[in-house]
Amino acid sequence: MGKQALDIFRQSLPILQVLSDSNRQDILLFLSENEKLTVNEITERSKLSRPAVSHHLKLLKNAGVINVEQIGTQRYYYLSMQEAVELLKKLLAALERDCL
Amino acid sequence: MGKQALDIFRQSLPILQVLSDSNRQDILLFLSENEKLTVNEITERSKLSRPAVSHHLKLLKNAGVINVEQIGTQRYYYLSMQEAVELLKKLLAALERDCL
DNA sequence: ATTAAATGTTTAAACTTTTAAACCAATAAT
DNA sequence: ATTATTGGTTTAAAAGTTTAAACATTTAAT
Repeated sequence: MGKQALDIFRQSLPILQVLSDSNRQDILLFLSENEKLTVNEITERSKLSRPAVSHHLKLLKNAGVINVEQIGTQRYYYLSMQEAVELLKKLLAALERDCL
Repeated sequence: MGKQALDIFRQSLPILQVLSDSNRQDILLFLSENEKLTVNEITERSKLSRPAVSHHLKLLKNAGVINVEQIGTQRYYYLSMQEAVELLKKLLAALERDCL
């Protein structure tokens, strides 16, 4: 592993962090099955309270794996995982190169 | 994302968790550069105390990304990331299929 | 303007993780 | 056998995370 690989590791940190929680994994699952969902729609499907869901959505948004679109009073959340997938691809390539 | 993808997500949890910490990333870096290292050798390179390093090594070992070989009083830690890389590959494939 | 609906924010409590200090166990060398 | 070296374990404190309750904000409809 070189400095280059370490950089990729560090860049991936926020995504790895955000993915390593089953509640957040569930939310991503819901969004992958539904295109766009509001906080309340996600809460219905989840075991968490609305504020907890809202909190996890914030984390997911900060990590760049979801995005929001406001329509009236409702906020529709949807996946935006292009960057995350790119990063994970790079990470995987680095791991295969240096760690096997 | 289907149930199948969720399973992969869940299986990856321990690896994602263990990778989403910069101290542990550092340890993996040291091991990728050095083949085999003792706790003390890792501690020299790290900013952590020896018990802290020992603790993180235990987590890494439980997640299956490293292994130990004892030679006399010394324990040599080394990478064993084949499984982790396989899992991450599957995860990535699921993400590309269902989340883009 | 008031009210209702949807959602975000703040705060406090519970829980988990991380760390270091002190201690213990095993091996090897004298 | 005694001692030194290596490394694991336990414990307690500190820091961080997660959750829910109460409160605040924003938009839409009457």
